[in-house]
Amino acid sequence: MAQRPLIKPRKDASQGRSRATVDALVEATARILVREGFDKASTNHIAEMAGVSVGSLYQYFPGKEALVAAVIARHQEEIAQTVRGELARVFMLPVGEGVREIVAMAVRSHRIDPKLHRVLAEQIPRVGDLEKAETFSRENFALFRSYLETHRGEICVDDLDLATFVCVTTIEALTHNAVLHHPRMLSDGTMEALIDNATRLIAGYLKGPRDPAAGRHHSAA
Amino acid sequence: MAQRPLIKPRKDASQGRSRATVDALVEATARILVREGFDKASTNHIAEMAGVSVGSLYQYFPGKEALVAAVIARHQEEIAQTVRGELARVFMLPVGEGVREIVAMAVRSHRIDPKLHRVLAEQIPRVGDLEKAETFSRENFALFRSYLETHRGEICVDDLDLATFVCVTTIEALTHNAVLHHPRMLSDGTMEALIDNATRLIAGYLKGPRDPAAGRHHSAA
DNA sequence: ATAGAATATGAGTGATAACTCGCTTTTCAT
DNA sequence: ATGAAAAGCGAGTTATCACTCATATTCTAT
Repeated sequence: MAQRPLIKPRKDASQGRSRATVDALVEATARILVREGFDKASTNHIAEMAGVSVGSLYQYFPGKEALVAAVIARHQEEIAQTVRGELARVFMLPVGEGVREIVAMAVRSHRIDPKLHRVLAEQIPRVGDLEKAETFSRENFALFRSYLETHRGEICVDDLDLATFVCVTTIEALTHNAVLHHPRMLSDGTMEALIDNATRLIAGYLKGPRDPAAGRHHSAA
Repeated sequence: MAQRPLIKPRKDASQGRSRATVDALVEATARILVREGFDKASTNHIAEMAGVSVGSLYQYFPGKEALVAAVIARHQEEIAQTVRGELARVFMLPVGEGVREIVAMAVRSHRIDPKLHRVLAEQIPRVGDLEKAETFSRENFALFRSYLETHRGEICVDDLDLATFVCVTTIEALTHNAVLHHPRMLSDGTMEALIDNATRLIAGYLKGPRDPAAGRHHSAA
């Protein structure tokens, strides 16, 4: 027996039933965030919506933040899965087409659950545990960087890290804002136009200056 | 005379003394946001830090949200002032140099009060009144659009609105992320490199495709 | 000087929400 | 079957916070 802590370790548990409880809590949190907003997401309310008692909630989550973190993790994992499926294929494509596929992938990612994505982006204060939950994870950064490494011959940039930062930041911002703040873009072929433009933006940048001495600045050598 | 409401209209007031009270409250809110974070910014705490009673706070602000909104407005006005000063000059510049100046301006804007900017971006839930407080206001959108209109001859895009969206979103995201999440970029000449890259990104996009049968030539340097 | 309007005060009120703990019910190995 | 561990329960505790109001102080016009 050793020492059994009277208070439960407030952590994992997998006896079938408990697994369901945890899922119900995370799902309830997501539903409340989407339908009622962050400030209505009290632990009592979450437990009620999950059909579970507050006590049970605290068996598995140390607090509200942990619930929200779980929702974020679940959403990011959902996105990561669709990305992973296409990775190998896209990696083989040359910059021109590859960038287009990556942009299209980003758009698709943002369409998985736009309402939730929006709440997570706009209403959740990045405080405490959530501070680390970055807008677009380091994983995408690393992934894109290795894509650029693979195609180094085709591109024309000296600082790979900087180029990665520029591309990832830009693609994320464009797709995020388009999907979440300009819903009219979603319909029509406007979305296609956006993808075209974003692709030209990024691919043109990666392929380097079109005209020698175009936008250069005086620098030392 | 007529009907004087017993309860103050909970609004403006300018008798010198009250003006100072309002300023102290807004200033206190900003200080607390920066130094202690959003969740420490209770009305009681704000009033205390301003050296004012809670009652006075509620004479001028209907609630906490209004205080935060005032801080946002003050910060945006501060940025707008530096921008307005350079507007006329930048408008005259051709796309290549103009874009560079605009990017540099965006960087400068973000350096005005990075700590506050960061808190406003990351910790303030966009709920209620704050919903309208957009990341980067419509004003910048309109301003940039008219810059593009002025230089329509130099650029090569069919949809001006879309191009404006792409440029404004990209510039904002790049400068925002660089200044707030990659502080190492601030030092060195890394910042210069970022500005170079962002300029090439945007200007290249605006000037249109380079390789296929479109042979435009423009030189400036 | 003085009245009344403007401004300031801060203890108090009510609501809400995070979190606990003694207890019951379910599961499962034996 | 049975006992102990796991899971679940939810009223109750504690704390914080937004906001009010009866009262006090300061200003301004006459």
